[in-house]
Amino acid sequence: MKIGAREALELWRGALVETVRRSAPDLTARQQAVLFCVYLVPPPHTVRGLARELKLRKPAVTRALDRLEETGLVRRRTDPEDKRSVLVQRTVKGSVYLSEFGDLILRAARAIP
Amino acid sequence: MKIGAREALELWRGALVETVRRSAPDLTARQQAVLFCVYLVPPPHTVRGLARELKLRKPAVTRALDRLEETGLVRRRTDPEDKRSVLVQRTVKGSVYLSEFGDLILRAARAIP
DNA sequence: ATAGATTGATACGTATGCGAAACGTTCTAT
DNA sequence: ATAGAACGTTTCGCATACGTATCAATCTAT
Repeated sequence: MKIGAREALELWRGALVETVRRSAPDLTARQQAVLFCVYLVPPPHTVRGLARELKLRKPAVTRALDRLEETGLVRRRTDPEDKRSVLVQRTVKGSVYLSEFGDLILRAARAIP
Repeated sequence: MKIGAREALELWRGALVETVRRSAPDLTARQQAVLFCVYLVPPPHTVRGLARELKLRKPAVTRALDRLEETGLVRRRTDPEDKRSVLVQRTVKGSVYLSEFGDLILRAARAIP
């Protein structure tokens, strides 16, 4: 990817402004980060795994998942192999959300000369 | 800028994860959007102007500015021409913040194959 | 069988953000 | 001089997120 610092910031701004304008489901940076990891990093995803990846405490991840599950963007399933563990899985709604977010970034990118 | 949907999302994830890891001053999407507008859109910036640009109410902008000013990322000055208006200005700290954020995005971009 | 470790969730007190309505100050028009 | 508009802020009640400490359930090792 060839891209300069100024372009990078413009890209970020464009996408950011658009999400704010739409007053999209207002996700925290944390919540968004968890969401993106679940969808863009190969599974399986557990609470402790996400916590390690994002350098967060487990309660923080649990709460982020509470919010994301409540919105239908991810799903929790107890791991049948180890009933202590929880597997965080993708949903159709979450896939749509991410896909639309991708388009949004692309539009922001195209708006850059 | 040539960039695909998958790359766009990977880019976003990379930068997002990095900010969460650093537990950077935890700014709302709104606060970030205001910050980016102040620095990447030509001045002058007023509360009403930012509100219009982001489709927000004025109190929402005021609160975002409260937080940003408190963190030293922007500065407020009464417009001498019209003492009702407030001019939102850049600061050194804010410039540094944005510059570092730009680098962060660039690193995320380079991490994409 | 049982003591310990591990996993994720919860409880608690605190901090921060939100939308709607009302506010004081300053400018404008008559 | 005065009524009204425009600007940004503040107040109110409410919702949500935070970090720390603690919890119940489950697995592991002896």
